[in-house]
Amino acid sequence: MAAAGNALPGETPTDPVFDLLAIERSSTSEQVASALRAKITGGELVPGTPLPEVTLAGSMGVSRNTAREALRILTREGLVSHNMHRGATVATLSEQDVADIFRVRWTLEMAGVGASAYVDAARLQPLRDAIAAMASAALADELGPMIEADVEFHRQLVGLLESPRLNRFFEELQGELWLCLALITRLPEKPDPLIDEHTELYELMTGGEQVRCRRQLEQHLAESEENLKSIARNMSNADQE
Amino acid sequence: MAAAGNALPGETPTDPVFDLLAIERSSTSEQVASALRAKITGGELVPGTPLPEVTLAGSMGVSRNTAREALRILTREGLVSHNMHRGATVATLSEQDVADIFRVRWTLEMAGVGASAYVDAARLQPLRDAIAAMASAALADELGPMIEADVEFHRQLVGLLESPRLNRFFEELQGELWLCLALITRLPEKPDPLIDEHTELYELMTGGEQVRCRRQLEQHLAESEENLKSIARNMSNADQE
DNA sequence: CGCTGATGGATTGATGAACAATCTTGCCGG
DNA sequence: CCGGCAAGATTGTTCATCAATCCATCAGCG
Repeated sequence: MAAAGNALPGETPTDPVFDLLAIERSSTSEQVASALRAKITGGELVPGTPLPEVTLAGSMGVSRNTAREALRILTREGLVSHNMHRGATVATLSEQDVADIFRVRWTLEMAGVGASAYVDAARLQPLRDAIAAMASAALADELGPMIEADVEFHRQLVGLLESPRLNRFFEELQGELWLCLALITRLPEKPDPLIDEHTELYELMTGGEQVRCRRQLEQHLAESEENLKSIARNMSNADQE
Repeated sequence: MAAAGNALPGETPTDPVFDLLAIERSSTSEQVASALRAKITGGELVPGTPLPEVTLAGSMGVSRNTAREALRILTREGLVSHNMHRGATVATLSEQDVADIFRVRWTLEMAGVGASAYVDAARLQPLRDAIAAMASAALADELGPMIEADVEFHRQLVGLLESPRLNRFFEELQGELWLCLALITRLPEKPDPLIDEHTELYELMTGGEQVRCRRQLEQHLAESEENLKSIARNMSNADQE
């Protein structure tokens, strides 16, 4: 709890250098959870896939209890849905879920735009970097990096609020959205408009054009929401069949 | 996953009435977690108290594994801090934690004020009810209900955004704040200003005075933040000693 | 005196096996 | 077509056990 770096009299001096050594070791269940998370957000495990404990434990080479814990972790993150005595499955996003997530994103990212007026200009650089990454990914026709750069832009936008809890919250939201994003198989025919939209967002932000920036963001989010909603529709269709 | 109420051909018709029967049964570990949560937010277990697994398991009459799971649940909620191989303790809020939580609250509640302009007027009634509860609690000189009513007001304010995920998020934040709130031992000498502040917030909101309402909320949150920060200071002092 | 390194006790991390409770499925009779 | 019933499978929970790690203590040594 005590922040490192402040050498109170009587304490052993803790240099900021040593903070790098403050490794966050991960338990086995967390490692299993990470592996599973990667397979889910990577699209290897599609929404609706059942995740029996024994199977999972066997394939990952851990005990059933450890596998259980991993499932609980992902359940709390929203990537896995868990039903009492019925087991766990890769979560399915309903259209309402997508709508809710985007309502939250709207709230957080609008606040991020508001914060952009008060932060140091250098703080906006990561946003520019994300756009650059997006552009180069589009040129190389790489789907994964393209989406990742898009996500990174919005992550950095929320990051302007400088709140660890908001960052974690947004990260979990984004994790849920990967359930849809993982189902995208190819780039849109014309990725340029997407890049332009982000570029305009960035320029309106640096230009202090709060109102127009908000309007632009609102529209951008609405488009994105419709996109993912159509994916969510397919998801639930395939799920009930 | 499928929303109740839509009777697709071939499905058993599910009337909204039956949704009440869709009970969310709770596992043993969740019950243990609830019991522990109550003791923590109730102040029975002060921040910093160690929570050994065997002791917990014994006192609750469950196995160690179940107790472990309960601790993990509370850890994810932020009420318990967990260190690898070092065990779990009732979480301690640093001043930075309080600052972060209030930054999030600022973001969410400001958005709530914004939403108040678009929701149905009846949607604001719960806010009024919370103020009334606050007033009657102050009259009866009851500490617990007073704080609870205060919390309820802000919960309802965020509730205006109509987002399940934001509601849950706010609930967890509030859970963390209870770590401080539970340490309050008596009402302030003059609870009237607190009630007046909320009343003014409410009236500015119903009056459509967005700007003044925001200013009022900002000030109100700032006061509250300072209050809790001073408690957090005591917490960390008692913790390091 | 202050620091390094080793020892032992205590607690957690993880495993494997077991049993009860519950869900699902398929079958039967009405 | 519907409801009841038994079998099989999966989960919920407990127990016992071992390895890994942390903590406090203490001896050794410059």
